[in-house]
Amino acid sequence: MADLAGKRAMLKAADRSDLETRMSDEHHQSLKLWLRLLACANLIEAEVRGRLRAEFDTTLPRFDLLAQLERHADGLKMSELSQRLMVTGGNVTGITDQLESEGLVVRESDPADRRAYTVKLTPAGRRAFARMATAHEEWVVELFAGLYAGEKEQVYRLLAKLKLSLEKEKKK
Amino acid sequence: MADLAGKRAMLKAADRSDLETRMSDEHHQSLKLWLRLLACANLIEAEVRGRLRAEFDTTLPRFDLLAQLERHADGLKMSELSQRLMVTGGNVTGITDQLESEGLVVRESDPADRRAYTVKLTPAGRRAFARMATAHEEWVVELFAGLYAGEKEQVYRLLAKLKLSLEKEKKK
DNA sequence: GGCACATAGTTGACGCCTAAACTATTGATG
DNA sequence: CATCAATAGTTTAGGCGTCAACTATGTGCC
Repeated sequence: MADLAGKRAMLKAADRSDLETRMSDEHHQSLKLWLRLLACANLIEAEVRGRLRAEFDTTLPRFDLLAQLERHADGLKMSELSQRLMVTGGNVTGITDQLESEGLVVRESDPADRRAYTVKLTPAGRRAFARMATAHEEWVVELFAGLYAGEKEQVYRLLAKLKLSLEKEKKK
Repeated sequence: MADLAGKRAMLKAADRSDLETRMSDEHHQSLKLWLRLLACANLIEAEVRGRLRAEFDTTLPRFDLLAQLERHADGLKMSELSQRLMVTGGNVTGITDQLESEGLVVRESDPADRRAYTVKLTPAGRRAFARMATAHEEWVVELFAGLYAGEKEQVYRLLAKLKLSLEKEKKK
């Protein structure tokens, strides 16, 4: 993988060994897979965004933040939200500000660490999320209805492997 | 799928038939798959963005636009770019403005339709893209190296099916 | 010709997201 | 205990992306 320019030169020399043919195909294959993965993710995301907007006048990031809090009833630190949502801290600050001003979440200051807050759902936040979550779940099921359960399982398993290797790669 | 509230009520009645259990599992399965798909796409995208920025001081949308033009040597209309990149026209306008001011692309007015432009790579744009494309391809191969070729093929095939069904769903 | 409607592209307002700089607090180490 | 690095969170500047409103041009129909 390191010496692609060299490999290209050799290909031009019209002396394609099996190894090189395989490399080139694999390049093409990975690229195609990447584009398709991205396309699928974008199509689904666009659909979910649109419906959240149309039916609940809210956005995906807001929904995701509420979902995290619903899953952790004792609240989450800003930094934990940042990790779980895979976005930067500054971003969490902004979204939390909005949700707080809408009365859906509260920042509770942590007695043990005066730098930190614990963000929690308010009762209104819990109600609002419950309504949305039901609809959201149906949408997702509907969007994946084109695959059989076995196929979904297969993709899920393979993406698990991919995700692990990506996270390992990142650590390096 | 349409009567989830009703199904929930039945579940509460502690009378879970096989059908309902399967439904609930499938809900869970689709949601999990969606979250994982999104996570993988985001991890890869973040990695590619970071490297494009670090090594070429550019961004993914700019790169994607150049890639489309490279693939269509006779140029593309703004509207075609918008479709192929799966973003809105307004967005394409902004990115094209930047690339044009950097001298990497040009807008040529279409003699047959005075509303339309054809966007083309300049020689400088072609050179800049060529350098980046080689590196980009290597990165993607590297990022997908955690899967065997057969596994990549499998995911690719299943995502093709998913993509088709998503596009059909959207048309409705 | 003239009117209505569609299409190509741009603009403006706004939200998401990042990186980098900043403040405040904590904790570890001499 | 004093200092210095690490951590929690916020702010700022800027790019990406959307939608909706807008301009200008093309098209079809009478």
